[in-house]
Amino acid sequence: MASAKPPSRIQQKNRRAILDAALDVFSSAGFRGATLDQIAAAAALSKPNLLYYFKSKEAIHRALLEDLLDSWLDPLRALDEQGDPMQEILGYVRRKLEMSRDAPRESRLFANEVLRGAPHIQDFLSGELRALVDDKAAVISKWQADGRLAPLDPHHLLFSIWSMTQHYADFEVQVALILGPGVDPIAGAGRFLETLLSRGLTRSEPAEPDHQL
Amino acid sequence: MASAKPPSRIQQKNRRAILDAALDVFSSAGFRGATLDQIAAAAALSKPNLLYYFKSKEAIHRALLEDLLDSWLDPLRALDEQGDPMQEILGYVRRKLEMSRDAPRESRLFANEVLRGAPHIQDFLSGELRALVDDKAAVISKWQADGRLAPLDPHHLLFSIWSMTQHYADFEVQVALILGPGVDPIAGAGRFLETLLSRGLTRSEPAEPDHQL
DNA sequence: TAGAAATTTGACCATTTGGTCAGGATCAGA
DNA sequence: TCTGATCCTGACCAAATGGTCAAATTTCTA
Repeated sequence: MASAKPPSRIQQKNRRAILDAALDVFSSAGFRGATLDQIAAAAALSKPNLLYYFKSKEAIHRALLEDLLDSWLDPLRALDEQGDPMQEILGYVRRKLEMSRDAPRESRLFANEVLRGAPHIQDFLSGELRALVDDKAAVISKWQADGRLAPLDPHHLLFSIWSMTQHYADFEVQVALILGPGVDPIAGAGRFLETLLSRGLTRSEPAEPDHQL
Repeated sequence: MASAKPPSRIQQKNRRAILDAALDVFSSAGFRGATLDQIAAAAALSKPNLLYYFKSKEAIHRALLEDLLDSWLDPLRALDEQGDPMQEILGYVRRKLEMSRDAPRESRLFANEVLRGAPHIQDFLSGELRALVDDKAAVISKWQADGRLAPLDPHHLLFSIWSMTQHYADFEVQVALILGPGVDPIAGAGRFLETLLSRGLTRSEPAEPDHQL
């Protein structure tokens, strides 16, 4: 069942080029808006040659999405029940924000997909993602029950983190036009989010004046 | 220059039907993904008849976007410098959230457009929107300087409000799949956002114990 | 209710687009 | 360097799609 042969040098180079080009095109034009010609041009290959490496437009898109989903959950997986609640959540926010900075195209690919009603990733959303979310929501609930975090619906907390961080990738153009040139949106966002969330998540009456730093 | 005649009854009914159908289709398929046939079918009209009312696919899309932009800024415009800072901001959040509940298709249309790089609304973003944002950001800054609100970058505060509220429209499918059936996402979001933001925006040391309610 | 104006339609067209295919070029290993 | 496998291309195709148009039908108004 496993692929019989290891991919050749050329195979590897061209598949990589195609996926990179396709990520460009799909993320900025959507599945339907992207054309094989555009992808081929961006990958510096002929269209028939594209289809030598991938059976169809669908197949390219699927490969891209699979690659993405593979790593999409990593930042949340890293949220550690054993760690300090506030640091864990702020760390998660930081990782998500870094993802928006380093992989904005992937974020837009995902946004495109969900906007369309998630036709290709419904199973992922209601399966893997939901399970992980429920799991981590339980962790957060526990932290709250232990009085280590302000009580706030954990699911909505996760939604808010997703939306606030992904916003800088998905709405990059809008953010740039509003902040103007010469401003680093992500840096500002990092400071803003840390402040907002550390305030929002701190219990009102500090149970114990433990660690101030 | 003004349109010579008032639109006839049929004119009015069909244009409305077309725009409504087109909003459905464009918002869930994107501009490129939408076809005139789909829109025509959804509007219960023939394709040539569509084009009797609108010169082109572009024209339908443009009309839709213009209608939307017209009201898109209303919630922020209503933010009143004279009001109570916290109440004004929470009121803005509430209005944006209501918009996500009552007009999710419009939100997705907008999201689609910005995701694509805002090809049709760049002027709007860098003009009207930016001006309004800068204006309201100044109001918020003033509130903060007066010690009536915690110091938090006003631009990023607005971004975070946009993203957190619009998320419930743009990522509706994902939210629904995670929360499961029988849960009202918007209601929960309202409670969550009010709590998070009222905590996050309250000054650390209450300057004066004025109005508790 | 006759006739003009507005509305609707079927048939049609040009272009774009995803995809195929036979054959040619290139590469790797013996 | 020979040969089989891999890689690549030009030419082509069918379907989808945005759009046109002349003619038919319906609606409005005098």
